[in-house]
Amino acid sequence: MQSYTEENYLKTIYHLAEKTTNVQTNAIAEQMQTKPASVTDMIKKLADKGLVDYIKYQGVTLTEIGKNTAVDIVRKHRLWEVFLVDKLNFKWDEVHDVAEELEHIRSVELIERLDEFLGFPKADPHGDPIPDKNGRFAKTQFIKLIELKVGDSGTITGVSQHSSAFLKHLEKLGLTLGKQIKINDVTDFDGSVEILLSDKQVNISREVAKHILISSNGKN
Amino acid sequence: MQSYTEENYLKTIYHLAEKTTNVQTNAIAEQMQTKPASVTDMIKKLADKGLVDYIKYQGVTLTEIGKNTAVDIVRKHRLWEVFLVDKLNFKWDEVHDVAEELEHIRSVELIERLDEFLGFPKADPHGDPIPDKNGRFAKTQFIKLIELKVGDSGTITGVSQHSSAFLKHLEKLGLTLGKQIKINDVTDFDGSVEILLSDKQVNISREVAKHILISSNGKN
DNA sequence: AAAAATTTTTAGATTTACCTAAAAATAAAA
DNA sequence: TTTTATTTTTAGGTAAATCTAAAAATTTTT
Repeated sequence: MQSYTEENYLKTIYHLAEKTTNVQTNAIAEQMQTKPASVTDMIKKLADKGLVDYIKYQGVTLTEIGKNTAVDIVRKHRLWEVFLVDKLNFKWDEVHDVAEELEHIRSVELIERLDEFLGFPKADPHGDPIPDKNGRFAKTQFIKLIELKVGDSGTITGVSQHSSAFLKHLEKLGLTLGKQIKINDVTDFDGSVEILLSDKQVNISREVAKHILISSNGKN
Repeated sequence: MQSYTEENYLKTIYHLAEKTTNVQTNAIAEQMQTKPASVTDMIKKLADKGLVDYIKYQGVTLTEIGKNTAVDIVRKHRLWEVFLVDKLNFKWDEVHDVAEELEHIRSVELIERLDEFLGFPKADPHGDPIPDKNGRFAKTQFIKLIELKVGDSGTITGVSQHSSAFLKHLEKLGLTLGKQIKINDVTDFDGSVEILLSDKQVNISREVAKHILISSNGKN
């Protein structure tokens, strides 16, 4: 069994490995709000426990067991987020910190029953896929909104940024999950994007457009 | 803010103080599955933080702040137990350990919304009263079943023992919360009690009878 | 009230997850 | 290919929560 801290390291390594091939000590330290020296210590410990493969100065990768553990924590995190939003009426920008605590509750039974209670949801309130109890989940086929061309349309199905500030901003613009959008124009000057959102015209910055994920309906 | 460990000490002291006037180091140690020396260390720390009053060799009492903190943890524990039983279909003998973890999740918002989601329950699945968000709860007027006389009747409204073995035993006998009972006879030989439970005759040992709490309908 | 038993505390260690500062390895630039 | 910069690791230390063994205080028994 792992400590909360160990679980958090595994989760962080898992998420970093989704973006970069080799996960670096400094990246982990930054993510975990700690110092590189502490990361090295912990990585050694995780390696001793067979949860990561580690070669000095070469970064880490999760072992099969380490990856399963990480996926299980991700599953719990996302299920709890669904619970908070669907059952307790939290907003999508309010759930992260609480789920960060709830994800460490150790009870297989609890999570299976929660999953059932929630109706076996496939995605969390931010559109991130929820692994099933065997750790399997569909590799989602998202496109960043920024990559769409003028005239393309699609449905908002996720975000790649979970900060409260960002999510509140989207909410205010009406850009929530499930909404249909169409690209009207891309401004040369600043790269901002003109979107058609159910008759309304909405302008979003390039920075915002980068973090909205679309399941495309193809070209117009 | 307190660590999980500190919270557990406060909760333990609170529960012990319900039974004995002055809470002793050894009693805390036994309850917490730790050694008296460790308890002394922790008590000093809690005293420094103003959560308990402590005089060497004289035991501890909770301060106002300490008590409020303890009651808040009890509230969270009991609300989570209701959630587990009412919403996730756990049995009353399966919820204690999970609630023991959930009670430490730190989010005022979460607990208030959970309370509302559950319909502001007044008691947990074992009949223990749930403090409201201001820490207030009705002092329940229970009588131990063992104290009833032949001919007395009442309703099972609580238990004073939460072990899975005990609760499973009650379940098997049909002695669950809300059930009406009447005392038919008390056996001279072993002090066991004959109960009338909706037409059926049930015999329970003295030991079991001690831990069943009744809200009495008075004499017959 | 002295002796014996019990309870509680102190002293000194251990483990976990951190830290800082300095050294070593690797990568990038001149 | 040296030099410089960056990244990572090592070495040595700290705070929290625990432990064992021994000393001190309190309570009970004789």
